[in-house]
Amino acid sequence: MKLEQAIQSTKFKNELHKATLNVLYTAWWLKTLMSKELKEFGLTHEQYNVLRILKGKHPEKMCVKDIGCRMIEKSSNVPRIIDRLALKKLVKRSDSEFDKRETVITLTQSGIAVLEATSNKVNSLLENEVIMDDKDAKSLNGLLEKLRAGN
Amino acid sequence: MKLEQAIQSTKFKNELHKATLNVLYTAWWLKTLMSKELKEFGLTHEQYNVLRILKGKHPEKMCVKDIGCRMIEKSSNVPRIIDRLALKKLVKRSDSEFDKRETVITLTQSGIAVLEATSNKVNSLLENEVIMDDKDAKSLNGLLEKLRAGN
DNA sequence: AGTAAATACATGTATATACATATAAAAAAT
DNA sequence: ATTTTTTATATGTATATACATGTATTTACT
Repeated sequence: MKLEQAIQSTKFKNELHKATLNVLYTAWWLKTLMSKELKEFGLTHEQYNVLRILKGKHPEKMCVKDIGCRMIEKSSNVPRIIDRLALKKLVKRSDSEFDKRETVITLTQSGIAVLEATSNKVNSLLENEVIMDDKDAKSLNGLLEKLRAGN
Repeated sequence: MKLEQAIQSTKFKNELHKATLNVLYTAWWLKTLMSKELKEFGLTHEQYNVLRILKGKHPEKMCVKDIGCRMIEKSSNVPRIIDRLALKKLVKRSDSEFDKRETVITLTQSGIAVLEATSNKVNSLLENEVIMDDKDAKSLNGLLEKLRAGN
């Protein structure tokens, strides 16, 4: 769906203004799409993100801060996301030996299994619903990074 | 900042996978940027969105549903966002004459003033921080719409 | 060594999101 | 005309976001 239809507006200050709205809308669209699969596994978007980050280092343990700085949405409250994952026995908390301020986290066997099943589903959903050739995807990546270049 | 640095990951399944993460990250980046200005006016991102939508029709009144379907994030809970705007006297609720199920909403004079001041600040922030020429912005819009084409 | 500053994490509060359900009014079906 | 269905909005609950504050531990300073 074109942005104009999606937000029922045709008045944009300029192409860049439209592009910022388009990025925000597309992100919401992607999240909504993924959430449908995640819901079946009882996971939220951010819980899934944390599990994937942990998997990247598994079987190494990761501290809360390291998880946080790898998250897509940095302001997420990692300790509480971990609370819920721990409650579901998908991750395990323990104290760091090196730095007693740190809490270190690792995936459980159950966590690995749930993540595997979930990411299979999510990935195939994305493959079916989000079609774009490599060349376009590359341009898109380049333009998004140009957009953020000020930072 | 490049995506790889932002989320400290270099392993992407393919360019499209990277692009979905890039869209999500860029949206978060944009929201964070704008929130700094909005905060000074005591507005959240979604409250600002509702005010802008109301301004587009002002002085016409709009019902909750019409506001909802113009929002960037559709799942936002419009009645409660309006609650908070009404509390701050930025919008006014009244009953619809045509359909008694509807609540209709309109900007107050104060709402117009706050929106004006806020959007001036937000727009100039975006102009300073988000630099992109018209041609690139146009390509970006095209690619984002291609990404969502399945829908 | 002792104090100050910084860091890692946890907690508290307000708002937002996601989703289920409730309520009233309007539209459709019979 | 009465019942059923749909629509518009509101409310309730769990989780997440945004931000401030608290606490323990480590690092830096003197």
